[in-house]
Amino acid sequence: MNTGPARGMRDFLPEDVRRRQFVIGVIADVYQKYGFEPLETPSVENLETLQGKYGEEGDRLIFKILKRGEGAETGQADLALRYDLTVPLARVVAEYRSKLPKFFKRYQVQPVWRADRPQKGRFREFYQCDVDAIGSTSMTVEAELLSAAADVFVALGFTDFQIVINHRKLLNAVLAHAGVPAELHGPALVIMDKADKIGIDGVRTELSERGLAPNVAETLLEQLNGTPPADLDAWMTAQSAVLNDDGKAGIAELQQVFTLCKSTSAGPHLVLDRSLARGLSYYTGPIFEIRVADLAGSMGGGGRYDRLIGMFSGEHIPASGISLGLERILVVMGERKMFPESAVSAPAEVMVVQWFANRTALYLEFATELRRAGVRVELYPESPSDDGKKVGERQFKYAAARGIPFVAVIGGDELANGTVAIRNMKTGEQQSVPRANLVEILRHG
RNA sequence: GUGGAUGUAGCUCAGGGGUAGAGCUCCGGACUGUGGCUCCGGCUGUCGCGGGUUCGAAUCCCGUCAUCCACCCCA
Repeated sequence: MNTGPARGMRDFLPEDVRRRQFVIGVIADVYQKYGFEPLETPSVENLETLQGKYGEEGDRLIFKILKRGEGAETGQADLALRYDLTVPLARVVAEYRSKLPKFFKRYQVQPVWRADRPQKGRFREFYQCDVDAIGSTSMTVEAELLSAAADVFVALGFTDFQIVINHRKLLNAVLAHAGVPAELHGPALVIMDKADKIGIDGVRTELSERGLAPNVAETLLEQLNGTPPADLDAWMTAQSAVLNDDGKAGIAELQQVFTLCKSTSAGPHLVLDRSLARGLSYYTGPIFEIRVADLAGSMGGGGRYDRLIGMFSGEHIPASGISLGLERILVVMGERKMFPESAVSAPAEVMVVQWFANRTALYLEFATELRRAGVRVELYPESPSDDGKKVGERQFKYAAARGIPFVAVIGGDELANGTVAIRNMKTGEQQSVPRANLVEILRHG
């Protein structure tokens, strides 16, 4: 029997869970500081809720659930595991609109599932940490979302991350201006997006394979590639003059985001990337991605989706959001050894040794006394008579292996004069103290 | 869906036709109020699974499964 978890799924042992909870805690704290409220939705959605929202590739990766009963025979599916947290949010907004505030700001940290092939930092079950703001077309929303994301990474100890931004309307305008036929917009963007991986020549080759005329391809390359201009604002204004109305609108919004972000923690990290496209089909405005040099994929991404909620309710409600990839943050933090001591804390502050056989009640009472005083206490679960082994050695060894910093012993001497022997497992120092003073000494040394 | 690498002890890995090894872990002892250091002794394997070649396969061949990595796409 294979005892490993299913492909792309993982078990989280106590040390893993502590790290995950540490990062999730930081994220939730930051989001709450911005007034975002928590939301949870079911793991399973009706299949029709998810289908047709993510684009062709996304639809293919949805984990479907077979119909119960007779349906199982036919292989038909009517339910599916959620693919992201954005579409379920759109469904919730469409359903509960009248109960939700005019501007609904929510954060959500839950697992999502994708029938993808696992890879570094990529799993079939993984947590996303989403923040979204519903109900406003103002770029204030984007500035706050990016600022909150930047606060998260700073709080976790990152200094070298980039927040890359682009705009769907600008992209469409640039494609139109270069002479790319509408039906090739999608493929052309995908190819442009790979520039950092396959190089300029690779992009040139792939564009011509797709049937783009060489001069169109060259125009595109000039437009979308190369380092951002030194005077970004002047460049954007100049571009705006050349492009269609969509392009003008996109550039105006990007300029606003850059201006607004100057007064937030996102400012120093914000970079324009003219080739950033993003795969999900529901984006309509600014799009963003958070990157760090040592990871091929992104640590987070998002964008504005003003027409997604309308797919459920018929009424278009503007919305924008960003999703952080918990697993990828953990992968990078693990490689860089960025977890503070507090994130990998020991299971208990003190372990109580069972010195005498058949005196478990005494030790349990002692442990209870400490716990009532707020100390995290582990009681060694076996008394010496249980296995006939040497009393001290294995208990101390166990405490050391578990990384418990203090061991408390009540042996013959201690029992006689009402004291406790307390040993610091790190330094090896040991002292006998009155039992009543133990908590005080643990707290203040 | 495509390509590559790797599957041998609980863990990390060596061995590439003649019946299985090291280090660490674990257990016991040196050391019967106390871990870490040192020394001595000991346990552990369908060599991923199925088939083929061979007198003989962990080793060579075919298939298969799993894991990791890359592509696609994405968090």
